[in-house]
Amino acid sequence: MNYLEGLNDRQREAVLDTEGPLLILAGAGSGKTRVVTSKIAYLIQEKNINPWNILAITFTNKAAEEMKERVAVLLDRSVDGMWMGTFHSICVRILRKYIEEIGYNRSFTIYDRDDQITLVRECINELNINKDNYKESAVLSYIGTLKDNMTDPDKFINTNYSDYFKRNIGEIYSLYQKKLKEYNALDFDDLLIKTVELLSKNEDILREYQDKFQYVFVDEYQDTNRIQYKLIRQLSGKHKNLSVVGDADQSIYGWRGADISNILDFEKDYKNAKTILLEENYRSSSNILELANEVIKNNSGRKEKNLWTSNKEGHPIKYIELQDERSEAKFVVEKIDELLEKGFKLSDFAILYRTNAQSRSFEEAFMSRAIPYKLVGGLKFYDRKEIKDIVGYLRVLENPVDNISLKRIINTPRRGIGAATLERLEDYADKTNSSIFNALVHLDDIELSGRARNSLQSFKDIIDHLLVRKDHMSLQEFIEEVINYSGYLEELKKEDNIESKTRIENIQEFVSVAMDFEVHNEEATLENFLADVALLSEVDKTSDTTNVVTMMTVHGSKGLEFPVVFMVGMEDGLFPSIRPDDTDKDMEEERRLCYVAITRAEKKLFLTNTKIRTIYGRPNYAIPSRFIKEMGDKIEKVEDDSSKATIKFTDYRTKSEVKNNRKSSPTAFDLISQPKAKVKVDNKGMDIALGNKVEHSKWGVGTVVQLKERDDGDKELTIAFETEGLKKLLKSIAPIKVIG
DNA sequence: TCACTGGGGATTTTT
DNA sequence: TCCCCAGTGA
Repeated sequence: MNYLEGLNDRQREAVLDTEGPLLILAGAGSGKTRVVTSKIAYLIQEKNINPWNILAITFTNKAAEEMKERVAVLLDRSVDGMWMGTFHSICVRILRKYIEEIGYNRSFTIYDRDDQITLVRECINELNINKDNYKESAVLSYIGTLKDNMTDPDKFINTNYSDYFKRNIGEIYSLYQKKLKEYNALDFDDLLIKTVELLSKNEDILREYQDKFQYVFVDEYQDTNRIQYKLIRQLSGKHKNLSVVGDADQSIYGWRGADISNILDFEKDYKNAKTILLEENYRSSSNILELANEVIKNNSGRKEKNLWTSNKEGHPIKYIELQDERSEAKFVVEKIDELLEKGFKLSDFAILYRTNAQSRSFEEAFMSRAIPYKLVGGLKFYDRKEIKDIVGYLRVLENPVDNISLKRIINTPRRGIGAATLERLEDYADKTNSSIFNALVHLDDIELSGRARNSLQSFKDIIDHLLVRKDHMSLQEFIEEVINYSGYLEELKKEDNIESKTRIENIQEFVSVAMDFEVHNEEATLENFLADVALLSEVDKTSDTTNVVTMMTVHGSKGLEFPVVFMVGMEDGLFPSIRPDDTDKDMEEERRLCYVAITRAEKKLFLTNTKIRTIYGRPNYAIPSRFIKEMGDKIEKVEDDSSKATIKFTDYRTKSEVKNNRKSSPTAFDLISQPKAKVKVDNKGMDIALGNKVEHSKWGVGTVVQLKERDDGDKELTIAFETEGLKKLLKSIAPIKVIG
């Protein structure tokens, strides 16, 4: 039984205890994935359970894939029939089969956040509500909360009738839901809600799935919300063989409605539930683990836990305070360089930050040094305009009543269909209680100018043509047809500039994504492809480039591990993020976030903060994170010795001057740490040598401490200035004078 | 209809 | 700082 090998007693117990509800409280790095995979393997091999009767819910699709693979390796057979995936993808699978029972069409569209925003805007406009008081994103998150609590819009309006603001929110919410239904679309929350609704309303379907899922696993249970909780209860309702795995200290999605009480109350909710604690950490050095414990113990209201390791003490944890983002990035990049020489691989490193916006300075630093990296999240491939446009076409072709997508593409590329024309169509759609697409079918019934009518007709012809083609082509061929026939590609080709070329490349990339999808999926239909595109998580979407440095938010790092971790931007206000109406609870979640970040590290951990952080292009003084203080003597502060400016030295002499080795007219420096700034140097520029004194009107006197020839022929010098504030974001730079 | 412009807001975290 | 949006004029 190779799948029990090397497990500790507790892990083994968790594997063998297959019947009834089981809560596995698994501390960070305690080998929970191993337990789950072994357990599934055990069920299949020893208990003769059909993979088809097992459901495993993970946080990302990638985690599901990996788990499937690991089980397959353990058993030396494929386990394709097993249901593994995220809550959302499981729900889509159920809904695709049965959603017609609750009045939707099975080719429904899944709306992402952007679509949701557009839809909310549409609702606000339609209700004539003052836009200034109702920001789309705020309204949307309000609606999200209501949906999480399964509050009915009408009920919400009634109970808050005297509260003008809330009443309006309710009105928007109500219209929002109405429109979703009309457009045959579901947002992320709806995928869960509608599944629960379907199962509650339809006993036969509920029974079908309850019979099927004899064993149910849920990973990251601490991050489930109320609806997910309900769904799990429904699906595991008959056999009640439910294993959930989680760690309350790693709950970081409270803002998304995750409810810690799901995990805390498990024993109450499920009679006869057993609890197994996994407290031995196999991942991190004891220094790192101690640091994590030191931080998390500041949270009140948590179950005391004793996460321990028999790993060695390991390296001390270093903490460095840098001047600004640029020096922070420079520090990290140089450290990586240094460690690479000591035998680490690029893929050993992760840079973790609190907000995506922080990635920029690191990207610049990596690019300027030609160090390969990958960015998880942030600039998302699928969020690019051109990709969304093409997806817009595909969605309309799959689900023509999806007005949001139709409006997106009807005049993209430009076809002379403007706001006025569109409004006519919408009016007609409203009047006839149908969709904009339907209005296109009945153009004759609508009053339009000749030109508008022609434009609309030719748009309609394009769509009709594509609709005919849809069923006779492979996915990839069809997408190519869409790109060509819609005139989208042509338009880009006409533009013929760098930007349009990148767009074309992205579209080509998208086509190869589709190709890939066809290769890896038996049912490579358009609807499945679109669902896949909508539901892939950020981690899933990032290509598996091996051996590069990884950059991502702390949230994104959940469940991952790296030999070397940099936690950057450890500043109050940034990490922890502090907002006006934050509560103690919010701060505790930030602390758990910090805990998650620390426990990603296996061998080495670096923490950095800056003294000056630029926010909205404005430099702001920053103070070190309170978490740094909580770490006390578990971290070792390293002095930043880079009150040096590195300067790129460009030789501006003419060829003849170079030939005759003559010195010349003003020579320029680029400050690498401030690349836009140019610094002029007097005639002696060419003679710079180590130890030279340099004078700068703002920074005072400095010494040349390093001099090197760059690959591009320029020289690079590093100057140590004696004054502190040298890198304080210079707007304009006065000449440098070289002395001696 | 569309291109241009000025102003204001944005940075939490994501399926 | 940068990006998005609404409003304006041709």
